[in-house]
Amino acid sequence: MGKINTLEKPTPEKTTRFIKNAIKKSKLLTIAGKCEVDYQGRADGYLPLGERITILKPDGTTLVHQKNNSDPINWQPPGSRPSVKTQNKKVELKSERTSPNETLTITIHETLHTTSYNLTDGAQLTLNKQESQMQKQITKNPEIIEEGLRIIEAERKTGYGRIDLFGRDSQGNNVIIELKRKRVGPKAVDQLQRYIDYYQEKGYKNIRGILVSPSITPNAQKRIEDQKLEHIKLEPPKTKPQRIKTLDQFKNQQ
Amino acid sequence: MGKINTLEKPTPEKTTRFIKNAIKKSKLLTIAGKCEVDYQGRADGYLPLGERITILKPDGTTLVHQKNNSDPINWQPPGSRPSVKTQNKKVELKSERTSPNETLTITIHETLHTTSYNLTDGAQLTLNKQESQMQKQITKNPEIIEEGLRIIEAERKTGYGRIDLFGRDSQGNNVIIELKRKRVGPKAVDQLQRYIDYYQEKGYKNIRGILVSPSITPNAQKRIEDQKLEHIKLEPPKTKPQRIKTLDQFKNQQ
DNA sequence: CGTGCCAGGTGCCAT
DNA sequence: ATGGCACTTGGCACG
Repeated sequence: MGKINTLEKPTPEKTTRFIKNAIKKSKLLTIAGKCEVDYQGRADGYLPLGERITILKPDGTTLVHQKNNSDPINWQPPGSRPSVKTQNKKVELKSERTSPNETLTITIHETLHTTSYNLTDGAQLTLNKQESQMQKQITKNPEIIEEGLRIIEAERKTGYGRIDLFGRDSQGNNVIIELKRKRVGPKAVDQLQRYIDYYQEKGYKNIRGILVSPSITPNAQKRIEDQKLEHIKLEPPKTKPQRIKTLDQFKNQQ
Repeated sequence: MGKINTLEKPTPEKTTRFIKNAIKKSKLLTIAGKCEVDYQGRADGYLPLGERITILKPDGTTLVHQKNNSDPINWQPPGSRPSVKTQNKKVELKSERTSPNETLTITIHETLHTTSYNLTDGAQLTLNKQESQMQKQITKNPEIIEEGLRIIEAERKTGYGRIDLFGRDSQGNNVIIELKRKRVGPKAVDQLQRYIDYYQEKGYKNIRGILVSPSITPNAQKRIEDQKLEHIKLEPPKTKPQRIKTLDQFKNQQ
């Protein structure tokens, strides 16, 4: 890991130089300071003066975090281009991108603390209990859903999106299956119905729609019944954690 | 602002003490270090060793950020309870919550840099181009949608969610309006249809459904026509930015 | 790039 | 707590 540099209560000029250098060297940067934030783009926003932590990542991601909440109060996504200058004794940190065109302007009135980091990390997250795992599980053991069911295709395309699983039951009916990893409401029913509509428009007959999820709200259950669809309760599976070594770790071992 | 404290390459014991103190004093904390992350809860996840920045907020929010991407690779939401201890010469930082029950465990093998902050910030973001602003705009000037339209109610309840705007046209038809701040696909059409279904189940006649958005995908347009609904193009309004002074700023002036 | 969907979505609000 | 939904959703996969 490269050296970590920190400035405490630097002047605006020093802050600007520090940020410029961090951007050039592709470092991850945190800036604690009193700032106001202006955003113009997909929406327009203004955040008055306050003390926050700004994070600038090497990929252009910019995050402004307040002392509470998971989500940043203002941000700019990866791919944004940062720039910084001193103006009226304030540090003006801009992060811009095109398509869509948007600009985040952080005006730092007072820098309290700023640090630049050089992080090495090639690891990837492995996750369980995902919808994709339900898909694999059912493809392998269709009898979980129903005896005699055959899965023909996963992710089958329609004009309105992809069907999670498409199959045929023991009676020869077409079966459209929509999977959800957690409790569902009416909009999951509509998603299923949309795929059925697509095939009915195409002239298909004998189509069954099955919504699969751990649970369902009462309103969604009513709508399932009204539209002659079916719901089956199923929890997402928990597979063994794969603690695969990543490229970075492999390199570290050389 | 309270004092900002920083430790560089502290021992596990020093790190643990530092974190404990920051939690007790309700400070915002950042920890740069080589760590692995385990998550058990709504899903199960494991992130192998790598260098990351962990942020611990006074409200219990915990964020693990890699050097790229907007989203944290692992996290815990506000309301989680953090705890920390030294074990096998490693720092084990846990963040737990109930309902749902979930635990995030960050095992720090090496602390590179850690800082605690005491931030003062009562400011709130004002945002333009929101759906709620389209709602107000149309309520005030219904002729934007159609001459002779009267808006009767906003957020009218149905069994399947709330209707953005409910009104009546010059012919006496009931009009259900669904607003979207950006380009819509088929699922917005279904959302509108769902509200119409609700009133049709109730026996209402003469119901029109109007989807209002800046633009629409071809598939959604087709579905609008198939279901005899209507689409009207409208951009979300940009109102004047309100740079209202917040309580914190008011206090600062005393 | 646009189209569509999953996500440990988060956050907000109403019952 | 549950329900339903907007969001600068972000992220991914595919045409």
